Amino acid sequence: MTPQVKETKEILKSHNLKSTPQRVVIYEVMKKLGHASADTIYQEIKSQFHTMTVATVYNVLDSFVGAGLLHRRMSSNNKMYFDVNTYTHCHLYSPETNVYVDYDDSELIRMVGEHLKKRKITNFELTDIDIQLVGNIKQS
Amino acid sequence: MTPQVKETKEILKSHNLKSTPQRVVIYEVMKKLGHASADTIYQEIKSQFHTMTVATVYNVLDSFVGAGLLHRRMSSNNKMYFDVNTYTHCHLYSPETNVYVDYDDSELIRMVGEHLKKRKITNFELTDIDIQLVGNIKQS
DNA sequence: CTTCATGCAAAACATTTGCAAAAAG
DNA sequence: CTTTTTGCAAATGTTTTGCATGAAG
Repeated sequence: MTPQVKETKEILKSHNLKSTPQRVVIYEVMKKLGHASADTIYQEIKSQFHTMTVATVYNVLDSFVGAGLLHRRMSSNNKMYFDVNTYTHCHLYSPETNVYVDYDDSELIRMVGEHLKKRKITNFELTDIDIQLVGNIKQS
Repeated sequence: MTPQVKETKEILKSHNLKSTPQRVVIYEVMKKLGHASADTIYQEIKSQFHTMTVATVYNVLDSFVGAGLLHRRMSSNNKMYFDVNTYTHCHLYSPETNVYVDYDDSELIRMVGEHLKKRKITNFELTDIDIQLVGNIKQS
């Protein structure tokens, strides 16, 4: 067992999730990819793990989201995307390629949060701020 | 022809869209609802317009999005939503009920825009800012 | 007239469900 | 041993496609 796998098993345990080979592999892939759709994960895994089906991928991802291990996002190509980073952060999003890139900007988050606190929106209880910067991501 | 319909026809023409009864009705419904899914529009219309099918609703909505008359959004129940307000604005979104409410806050948009201008994100060409405030929308 | 939009049925696609078998703790 | 997860196949729901007919300009 590699140290990464050991770490993943501990993360699962600390989120009250039973450790199964499927869960371990899927979490490893998510760590590698950062953002991915269920099908991307399935394609990535199925060659080494030929008993797995998409249904299991969805099952596992759902359990992760429920436990707060992943966040779920929706993209304009009509697919769910999952995100390993669960702290509040922004995204660069390219509608052309359906690529998400994390954009960390704690000052922006803080600034928006403070602004909203002052605004006191009526009949609304804020739980999360989701800022998406839409545009063209150029490869470097 | 009511004045609203006349106005809708002019809007269509000014966006280089041929005026058809279907397009007129769908745009009227969108103006009334603000945000809606294709199926909501279909349900709203089919009783008065029994030749129309969902395919046509999608067709019409696509042509509107292409012409910049509507914006397309994705919600966490895995459905497209269409939005009549095409200027940059924020949304309150309730994941429980899948309800969107427009939240106009020009100061917030301006503030975020200026912050991002200063940041100069590398390898990224910004075209739109999408701010979604997730939480609980209470009925007033 | 010529081009573009509509209606229809069927296909495609992502996601979910139900249930029996297997694995985890 | 008990509970939860997996694998499978089939179902569901939304969006898209292809093509013939009809309407718009």
